Amino acid sequence: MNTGVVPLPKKKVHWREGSSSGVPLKRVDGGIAVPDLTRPKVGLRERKKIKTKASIQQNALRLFREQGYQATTVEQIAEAAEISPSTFFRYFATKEAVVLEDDYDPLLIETYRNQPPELDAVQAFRNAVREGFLQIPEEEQGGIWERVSLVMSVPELRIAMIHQIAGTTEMVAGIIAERAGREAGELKVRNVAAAVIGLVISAQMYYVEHPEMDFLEILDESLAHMQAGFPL
Amino acid sequence: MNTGVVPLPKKKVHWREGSSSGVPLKRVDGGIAVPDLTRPKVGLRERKKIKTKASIQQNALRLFREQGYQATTVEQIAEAAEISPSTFFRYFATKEAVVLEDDYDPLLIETYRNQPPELDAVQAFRNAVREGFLQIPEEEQGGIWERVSLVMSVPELRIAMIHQIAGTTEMVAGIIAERAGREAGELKVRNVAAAVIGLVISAQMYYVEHPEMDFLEILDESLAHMQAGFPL
DNA sequence: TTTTATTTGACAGTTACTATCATTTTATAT
DNA sequence: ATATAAAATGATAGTAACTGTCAAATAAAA
Repeated sequence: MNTGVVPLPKKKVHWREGSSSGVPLKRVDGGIAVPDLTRPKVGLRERKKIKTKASIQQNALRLFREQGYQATTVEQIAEAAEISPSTFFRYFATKEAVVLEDDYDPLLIETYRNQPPELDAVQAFRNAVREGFLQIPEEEQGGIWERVSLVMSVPELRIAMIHQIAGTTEMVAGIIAERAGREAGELKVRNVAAAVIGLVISAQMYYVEHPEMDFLEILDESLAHMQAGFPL
Repeated sequence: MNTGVVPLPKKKVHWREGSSSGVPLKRVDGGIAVPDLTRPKVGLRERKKIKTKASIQQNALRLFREQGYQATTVEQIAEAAEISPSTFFRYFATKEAVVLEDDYDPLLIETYRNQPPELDAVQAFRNAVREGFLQIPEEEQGGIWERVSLVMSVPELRIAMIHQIAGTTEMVAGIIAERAGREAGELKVRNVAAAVIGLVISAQMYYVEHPEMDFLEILDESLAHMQAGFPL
């Protein structure tokens, strides 16, 4: 789970206006890009972009696995994916983003919103995580764990990953606030979100050390622990 | 609060054997450096190093304030501090470390350990933070808040800062485990530590948005909220 | 003073990124 | 099918954060 937010680059980014999800956008007078639902066809262009992106990611992950993260240069990735280094940075703002970028937040938001309103924030989160995860196709699930392990074991990536958490925490605070009828900026709302996110990270680290266990169970147990008031 | 651990550099570090605290070390047969208590005098060398380090940090923070973090290059810092860029990297492994490095963990550990054993983990933490902070000289306190604000408002630094939290979480897990007579590796122990650290970060962010408030109060309120079971 | 260890600066890499522009490739309109 | 517009790409040249090495300067020890 993360924000889908691209990690901030060393200097600065001005992300080109465009669609990252493959849905074609259309410019309207105000200059704001909105989804163009009148022409939902996925052209050759989009398909190629998706394939290119996937190719970059796959080759990068393979190289990371084979030679390590640091030892792998962007140039090597570009070469393996048969693109130019420039193109690499057009698809991923940073080298880290290759590992970190995913897009499960909308899914989580949806499953969270679908929880019955009588549940408390943490219980709703427990359910939402489980349901959301089950909706992810199995072959994708494997990739997630590989990435989680990679992220948690490479300090550099852990740094960047945890950054995304700033964004994810905001998102979680948002949905929690929505449910409780509070403001996302309130300290208490943020506290719950921060604790939940803390547990997610904690569970990930624990999972890396105990790969034979089931991540979902670890996380669920942690959240239950929180609900019980963190008894020791 | 952080680990005092230097953020991991882009490539790799082999930290030179030596003392970062200014206490002279002595080589013994095994090659292991141990504190040399027989000659506790602080030589000219150590004093000069401390002064150089302080000068780098002060000049860097000033430049960051004046022109922003990104816009300030290591070369500029080196020039302002009248050293060579090489020397900069001898004192700070990364540019980020100039902002992030501090050494309050031992203090926190001590005040935590001094808490009466009948207190639960969170209550002990609340007390320890307050007591520890009061022991920091006032002029130093100001610098801490300046750095906290800087860190939380520069995304890049926030990333790196949060990294340190990995280390800090381990430390907190350690002292919590010690108090509860558990193992630091246990999931439940880690959960408590993760939640507490989450609240610390949350409080820092909240503080940056509400600088007129008292950080200690924010954090204390958050921890109390946790003790109460995070009611919304 | 002589010797030894440590600190330092100069210099030459490497690599992650940025910015720009010409070229190619795809989409659209006729 | 063809002309034209728009988007994707690659080549190139830069910047800045580091790393590694070596020789000169400086402080400590004998």
